Amino acid sequence: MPGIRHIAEKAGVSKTVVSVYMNNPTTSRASSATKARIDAAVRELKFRPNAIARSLSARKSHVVGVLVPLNTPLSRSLFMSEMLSGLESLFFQGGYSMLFPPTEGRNSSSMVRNQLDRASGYDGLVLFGTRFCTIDDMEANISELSAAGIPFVVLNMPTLKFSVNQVSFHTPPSAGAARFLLEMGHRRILFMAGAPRAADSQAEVRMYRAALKSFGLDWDAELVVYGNYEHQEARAAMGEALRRGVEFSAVYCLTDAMALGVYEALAEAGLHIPADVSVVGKNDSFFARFMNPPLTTVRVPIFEAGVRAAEILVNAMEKDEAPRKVILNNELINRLSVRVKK
Amino acid sequence: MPGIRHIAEKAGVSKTVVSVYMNNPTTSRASSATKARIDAAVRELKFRPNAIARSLSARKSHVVGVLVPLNTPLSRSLFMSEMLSGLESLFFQGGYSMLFPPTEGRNSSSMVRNQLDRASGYDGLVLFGTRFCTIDDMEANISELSAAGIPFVVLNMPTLKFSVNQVSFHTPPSAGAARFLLEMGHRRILFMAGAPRAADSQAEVRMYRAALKSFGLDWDAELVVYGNYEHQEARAAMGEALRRGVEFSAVYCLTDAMALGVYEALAEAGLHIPADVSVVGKNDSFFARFMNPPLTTVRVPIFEAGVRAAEILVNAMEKDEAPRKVILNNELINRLSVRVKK
DNA sequence: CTGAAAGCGCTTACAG
DNA sequence: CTGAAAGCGCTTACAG
Repeated sequence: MPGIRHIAEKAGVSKTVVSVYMNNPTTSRASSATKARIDAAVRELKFRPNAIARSLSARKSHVVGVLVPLNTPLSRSLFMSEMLSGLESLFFQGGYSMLFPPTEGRNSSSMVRNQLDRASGYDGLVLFGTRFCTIDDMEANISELSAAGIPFVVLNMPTLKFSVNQVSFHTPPSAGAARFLLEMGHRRILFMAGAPRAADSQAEVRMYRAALKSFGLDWDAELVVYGNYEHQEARAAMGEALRRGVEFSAVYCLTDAMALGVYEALAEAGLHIPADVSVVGKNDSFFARFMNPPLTTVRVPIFEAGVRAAEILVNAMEKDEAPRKVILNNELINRLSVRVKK
Repeated sequence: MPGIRHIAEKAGVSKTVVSVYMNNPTTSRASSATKARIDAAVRELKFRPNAIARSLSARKSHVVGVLVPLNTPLSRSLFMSEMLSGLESLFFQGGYSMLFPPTEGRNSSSMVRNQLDRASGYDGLVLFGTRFCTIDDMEANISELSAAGIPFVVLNMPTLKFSVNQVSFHTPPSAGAARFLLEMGHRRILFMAGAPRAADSQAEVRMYRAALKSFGLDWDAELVVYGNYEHQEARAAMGEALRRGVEFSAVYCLTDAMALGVYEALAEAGLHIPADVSVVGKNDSFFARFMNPPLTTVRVPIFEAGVRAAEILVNAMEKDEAPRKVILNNELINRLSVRVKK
């Protein structure tokens, strides 16, 4: 591996000139004759400046670390993929690489700490909340990052009081979905949540209860069920609720994948959608429209959230702006899986 | 941002000891009293060693660069996501971070060159072939990487002669799918390929022709159609073929997403699957089983390919082993979208 | 058990 | 237009 020193020697110039020229081919700090000699040496030795050395020396890496405390492959989740795509599109456009440190650690906080160790020194960070984080975890992670003194933005967490860069969603979707179903006349709405301890599920359950209350309805613990965000587990949870004899005329699912499982469990029980049971999903995953019947779902602007977060971080890194919060709106996509309850 | 120097000063020891201790807490090269003083200083100053400086100094970054010449968000493609998940699971386990350099450049080769610039100095590279690469592009990219002198592995390209680390798939899937349909009695098989200039599509078309030939059938250019790998475009391409009056009793699609579009176009034309037309997809994407009817598809072990590629690269980086090639097998998942042609 | 010194491969004032 | 020198924040022989 040739270094800048070899180029300098071969071209008979100083490292300074080589460096300046390579970083700015149109510089006037090198004569065209010098440039030609450098070019020749570079070509001959197949020189490529070491990005790590550059980063250290220039105190600018053009790399952002993405910290996701999740011990399951990132891209396996449609939600994650979509958000990462948003980040990617803006970071790449701005010339930033994305660095994903390994996910070591028994819990979300030790995982984030390890990831931070691996990303320290880079230009900025994106910190994700995930289903493996409790609210306490999230707060601990944020204070860890704050102490590190690197610009960062927080994504996929409930809207927080802290004065940090953050992108979040306006109303937890369950409020909108529950209200919609209530307005359609449903009174017994089964809520297929994710995991009991996950921050998002807890927040959603809270919103769901509030929606019921605003309609003067009682809260029935039996109506909350957990499908762990996934298709198969939601199917099982739904099947079990059915066997227990829980009564309901509508189901709201915290992910479209779980709605898929609900569809199956309902079909097995001989129930029709929406004739017997109405179903609402969340995320408007691309397959939602292909379900049978097409799924009514709450679209959260996931990709846009990624884009906005990246924008905020780039501004923080390049113009060190003050912390900003962006809150995006949800939208109910009404397809064919809900009907008025008579 | 405190540095190791500040810790050394505060603890009243040399940088050497601090470094040695931080890299190996159980070292005997520091007394327990010294360790305690270092701990205190680290805690007080919230010190975290700079990962970039570490990488440069130790000549080991524990970072692999992933070069994907594709100007569309990576995670938007189910195929990519799955392969990246495979890489991720093994790299993370081995303690490696993954670095994704931005995708700048007008064509696949300038893109890879730019990405290489951004990843030079790191421990290893994964080079992807994509639908934006011709065979020539791929070869150019490989020789560029070879010259860089960094261990690398090649993924998602046809099996190559070059002596480089590579993971690929045994028979291009079309051969298996076409043969299967032929054995089921179909004689006019529409082939929904990706893009005319893409390496994978070209290889697949070649295999498809070979399969026809081995059944003594003539090749009819009319039977190859391009849906650009995506749902909507495949739907349009299928619709057009139908309007042109092309005759066929079966369709093989190079992605399941395109099969989705084919289902729709066929339904619009009043054609039933598999009664009127049989359909085979590729990849066994998770939604394939939820399609109506469930899609018969060729499963290529995408995740496993990622895992194997990562294994090979880790070995190349850590034990610099000789180049290895791994070729994985495909499998036809027979569901309900194909039936015997009478 | 401890430290001074050289070095990783670049960039960046600074002086000419 | 050009170069010598210091420095980025660490690690690693080496000597004691």
